[in-house]
Amino acid sequence: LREPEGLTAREIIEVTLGLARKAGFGQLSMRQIATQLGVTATALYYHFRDKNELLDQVAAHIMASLKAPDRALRWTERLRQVVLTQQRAMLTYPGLARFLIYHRESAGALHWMEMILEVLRDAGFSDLETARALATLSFFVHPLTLVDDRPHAHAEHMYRLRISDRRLVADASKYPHLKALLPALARHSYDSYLPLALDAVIAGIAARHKPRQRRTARKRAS
Amino acid sequence: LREPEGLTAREIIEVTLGLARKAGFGQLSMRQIATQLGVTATALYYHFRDKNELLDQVAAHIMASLKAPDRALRWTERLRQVVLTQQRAMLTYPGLARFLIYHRESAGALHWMEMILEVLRDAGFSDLETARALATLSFFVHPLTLVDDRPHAHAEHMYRLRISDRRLVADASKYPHLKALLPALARHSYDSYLPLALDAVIAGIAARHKPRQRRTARKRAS
DNA sequence: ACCTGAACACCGTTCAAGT
DNA sequence: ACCTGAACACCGTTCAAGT
Repeated sequence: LREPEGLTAREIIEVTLGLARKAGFGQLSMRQIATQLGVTATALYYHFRDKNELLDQVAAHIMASLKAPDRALRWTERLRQVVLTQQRAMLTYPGLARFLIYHRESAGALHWMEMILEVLRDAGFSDLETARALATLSFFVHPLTLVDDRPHAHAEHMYRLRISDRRLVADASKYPHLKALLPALARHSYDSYLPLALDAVIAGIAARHKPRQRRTARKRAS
Repeated sequence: LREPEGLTAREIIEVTLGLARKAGFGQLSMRQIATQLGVTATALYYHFRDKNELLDQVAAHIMASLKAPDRALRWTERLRQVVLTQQRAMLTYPGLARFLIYHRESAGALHWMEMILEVLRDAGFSDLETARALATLSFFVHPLTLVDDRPHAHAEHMYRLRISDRRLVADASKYPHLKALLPALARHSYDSYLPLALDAVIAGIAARHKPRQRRTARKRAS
């Protein structure tokens, strides 16, 4: 659509998105991105102040592309879908979660929070309740989303360990419980535990805050 | 105790520990560590295969130094103390949590799991129950422990935002909920929310698994 | 055995210079 | 206006050489 000559910020972001999906946010280098674009690394500095500004916009682009779930859904289900959608994006772009936590003032991080806040406030949470619920959710992090150097298999195990692992065999006496649990631990992946853990967190939020919804309203002085 | 000449692995680890506490795991460089020791960067490679092996041992040293809580405590309280102790260590050494998640097969990561598993199994959890509880806890991550370039204030806010933040002012229409919530959000720190969120997670584990303890045992076919 | 020094292949970034 | 090329101050790591 554009003339083939003339590097645009949009092009740079698009190429960076592709590289981020393949290699992870943490592995991106200005020289690598520039090479992919057939240009010199320093050329990028004409379009972006520094690497940070480029990644900021890439992250914002990803977060803005996430579609919000149906507003007609019950708030618990709506919240569940929002968080799962976000987690999926962060697994697709390794290191994105880490970047957003690192740059909590970035547009991407703001959008991240805004998506969650919208659900909570639509559900009738008070400001205090909303702050608490957001805080609780902020401790809910998929560990794999923080490993920023490779795409993650859909069913990656919590442990890279095998029973034959040399360190575990050598130091078995130091990790008796771990050794005993290895078969049980090896049976499942993060994927299978994620919704389970998320449901527990959301149930906890629902139990604590009791916004106006279902059940008869309890007396609320305020 | 040792002759002043002669670099030892122990010395290297000790100095690295100090630097990690001040600057964070992610900011360590071999040249920097060597300089601190009055030695060349390449000298370190005589004592450690590579940077990774050095950090592995530093991380293991930290995790091994954590003292386990009283075994006589109720398992919920014991679990609470274990997790809080671990979180404290990871806030003291910025980037340690990230390193352990990244190197899930390291001695430090194994010890991390072992500490939790010990509590769960002592409490009478079955293998399946233990695996589920560990998985649930593995999604409980203090976000600040993942920012690896500086020590963290004891009461750091979830948001670096201020109401006057230029981005938030400029794009206020994009973040209506966030803008409305800023005063409520600014009122508390991660520190104040951590135990609250942890208690919710532990309560969730307790509700789901019901190990032999308190309350009359429910019928358990198996 | 233990350490140095030079070197290699990388980084992010600055800046004068080209067109 | 837009990009290049050289340069700077960094990385982790290898390897021959010194003692």
